[in-house]
Amino acid sequence: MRNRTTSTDDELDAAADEQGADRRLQVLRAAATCFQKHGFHATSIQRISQLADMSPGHIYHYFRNKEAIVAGIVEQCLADDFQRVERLRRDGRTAAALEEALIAEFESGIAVNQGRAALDVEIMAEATRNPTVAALVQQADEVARARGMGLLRQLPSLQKLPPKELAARLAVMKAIVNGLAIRSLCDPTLNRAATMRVIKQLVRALLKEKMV
Amino acid sequence: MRNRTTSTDDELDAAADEQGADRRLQVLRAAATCFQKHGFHATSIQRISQLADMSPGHIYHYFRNKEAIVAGIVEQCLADDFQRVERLRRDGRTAAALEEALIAEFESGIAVNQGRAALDVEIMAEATRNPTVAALVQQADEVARARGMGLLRQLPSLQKLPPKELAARLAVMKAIVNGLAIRSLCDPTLNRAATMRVIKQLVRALLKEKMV
Amino acid sequence: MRNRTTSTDDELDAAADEQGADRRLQVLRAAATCFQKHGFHATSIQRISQLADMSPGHIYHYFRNKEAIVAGIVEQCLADDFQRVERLRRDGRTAAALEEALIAEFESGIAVNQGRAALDVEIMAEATRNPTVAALVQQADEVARARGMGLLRQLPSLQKLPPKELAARLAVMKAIVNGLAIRSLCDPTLNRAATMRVIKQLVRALLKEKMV
Amino acid sequence: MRNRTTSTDDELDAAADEQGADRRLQVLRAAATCFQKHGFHATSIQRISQLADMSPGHIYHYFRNKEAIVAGIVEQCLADDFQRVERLRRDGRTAAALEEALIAEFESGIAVNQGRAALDVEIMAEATRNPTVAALVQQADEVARARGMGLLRQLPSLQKLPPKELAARLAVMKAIVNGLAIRSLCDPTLNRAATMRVIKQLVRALLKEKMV
DNA sequence: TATGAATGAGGTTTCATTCAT
DNA sequence: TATGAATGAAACCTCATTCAT
Repeated sequence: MRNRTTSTDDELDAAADEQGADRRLQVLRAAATCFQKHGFHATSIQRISQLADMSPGHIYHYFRNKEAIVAGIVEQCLADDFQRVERLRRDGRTAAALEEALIAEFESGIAVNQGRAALDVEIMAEATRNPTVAALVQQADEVARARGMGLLRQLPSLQKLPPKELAARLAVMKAIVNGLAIRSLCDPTLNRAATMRVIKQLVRALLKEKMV
Repeated sequence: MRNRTTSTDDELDAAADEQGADRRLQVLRAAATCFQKHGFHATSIQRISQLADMSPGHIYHYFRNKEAIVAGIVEQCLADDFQRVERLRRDGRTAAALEEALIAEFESGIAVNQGRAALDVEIMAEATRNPTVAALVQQADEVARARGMGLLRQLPSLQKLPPKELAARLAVMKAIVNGLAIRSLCDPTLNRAATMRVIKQLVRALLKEKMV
Repeated sequence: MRNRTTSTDDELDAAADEQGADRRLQVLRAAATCFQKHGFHATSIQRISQLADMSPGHIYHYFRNKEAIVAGIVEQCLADDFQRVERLRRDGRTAAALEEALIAEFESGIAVNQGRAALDVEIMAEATRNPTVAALVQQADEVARARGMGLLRQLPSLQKLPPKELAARLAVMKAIVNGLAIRSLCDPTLNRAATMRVIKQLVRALLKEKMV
Repeated sequence: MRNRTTSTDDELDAAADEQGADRRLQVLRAAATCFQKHGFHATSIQRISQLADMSPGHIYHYFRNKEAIVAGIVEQCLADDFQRVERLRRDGRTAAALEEALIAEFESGIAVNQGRAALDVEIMAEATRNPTVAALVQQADEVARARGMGLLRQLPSLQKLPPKELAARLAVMKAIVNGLAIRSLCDPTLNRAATMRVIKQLVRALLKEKMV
């Protein structure tokens, strides 16, 4: 019936799917930019459609409604974060390497792209009232915590710690990363080098069996 | 028209002013509640007017526009934060007392009211794009940092540290407070007691001349 | 506080309410006209707002949404119908008078305003899928049937009939009225005089104890 | 391109036409279902295309626009109705048989499929404003009336009646059928058996030379 | 014959803000 | 000081229809 060219149906379908995925991404990219600049609620579908070079109506071909776009962006951000943890796991084979990688992670956290930090805060704000987003965030956080626990348990120095204590240390580390991003937003004069020196010492303490 | 009693005009004016301030507060309180629940952009003047028991038109007697209400809320939140630092200064006469007070501060930070945390995040999100709010936040942060530096310099153990180092430690402490609030929002399973034990140790380290 | 004029609060409130009701009616009248011409779904709020000489936004001051306007119109139509039955009750004191009044009713049914007939059909169509409208229609129909039964029971000739039989005769009479309106719409050549002669005979039969 | 088998072009064309007609019917069936459930205006081409298992674009191969689909449905319904009259003619060879058949017709009218009744009302509603539909309905009604007149004239008892009188009786009979359908929609408690008994007597009266 | 991506107008609804009273 | 009716722009979303393939 179909398939009047030499290419197979599968090839056509795959191409169509791929193009569909591309167009979808085009929307997500445009949305991410808009959301960074204006937030979720002050971004109109019109604006996204202009930046995505797609008619407003057609956006609804790929997303059921605006909230689905928001959810798409949130998912993407959370997936990016997850990639970071996975990279740590890959890079931190030995205890020393893991420590180095962890500290590098804090370093990149403090230097994080302003736009991305804005988006993170926007997501947190949305999570406090949009159940869909809240669920995505909490679920992603749970996965990330599990991975983080696995990571920390690799360190000989922490293997004897009770899980509660380990979880608490992880929580504090995550809090510092999150807090630093907010700090950079509040205080443009923040001295990153000096701050990192302090943080390194804290992280080293957090990775010892007995912190003090 | 006015002055139907025997009291003087001045008395009346003072009373009027006071009542005006009350009415203004009435709006701000209503707005704070709405903003916590729905965010700045999803809160309509109508909703505020209903909760404040005041006609929408009359709200514009006290606030030039919606942004002014937002600014009012932000100012109020920042002022509340400032009160906290001042209380620290009052309570922390001796080094030991200050240390205790500081740790208590972290404790209250982690247990912070969820609604208030939501408002804080909302403010941060707004600050990333609304210059008025950004200016308010940065200015308040600057004042708070100055006070915080003054506070830390009271401690004998920190008096010899160079200002840069002191500022970095303060930044990290603030980051931890901010980060913990976010943690509580992301992770409802967070074990507050265990987390506080870890934090206490970090804070003690941060208040020593040589951290390790 | 209020009440700076000589009129009382109650007078003001009443005036306000009355004006509000007037404006509401203004919308309903405009809507009825539009609905007659274009049906419920092809009538836009814009069109109503233009005919009602009111901004589209302000219509939502009086009606929660478009469906509420539809419901308002339906209620009004059903109430009008009910008035008709009540008038019958008032006019039909004696058996002969009731019979005359009933026949007059059929007469007016067949000559019914075309616009009104269109609206009736529209309502029936909407009732087949809109639960709100369906409920309104069925409820009104129930009340009207109860009144109609009361009316028929006044006739000496029908007093001995079992309720089922009485209800069936009423149903058939109502069916004829409804059906005639449809007939006029389908067949513009319908000879009303001749049709009425036939109907009169049927109605007389329906009002006898033994029809044949 | 075409003609991949050994069959002739003509055979192919016939097959193609037949398949084309099938595909067209496929659309009409899907549309009828949608129209029954949601009405003409609340039914989108998308919905029809999904139910018909055909792309929205391809629907326009068989129908110039949405109104043409509506017209197609209306035509089909009217043709169905016409079939009913023809069946009467076929079955009602003798006067007694015709009377029986007629009464059976009323019986089926009152028990009519709810979905079909909804579609009928929808058509009537559309006819009050859509000239295309109005023309179809009136034209079909004219044909049906002519056939009905022919039918009634077969009865010895009615042969002496003047055409006007005959037309009026026919009109009333049609009104009763239409009206009963509406009755069933408005009043789910309608007692069909009792109602039919009443109607039978009316029909008998209508088929006598002198009704009373 | 068949697809479904794409458009853009137009639908309903909300909202900040103004103004007569 | 206080009301709330009123506006009109702009938001989100749907839809009939077209067109490249």
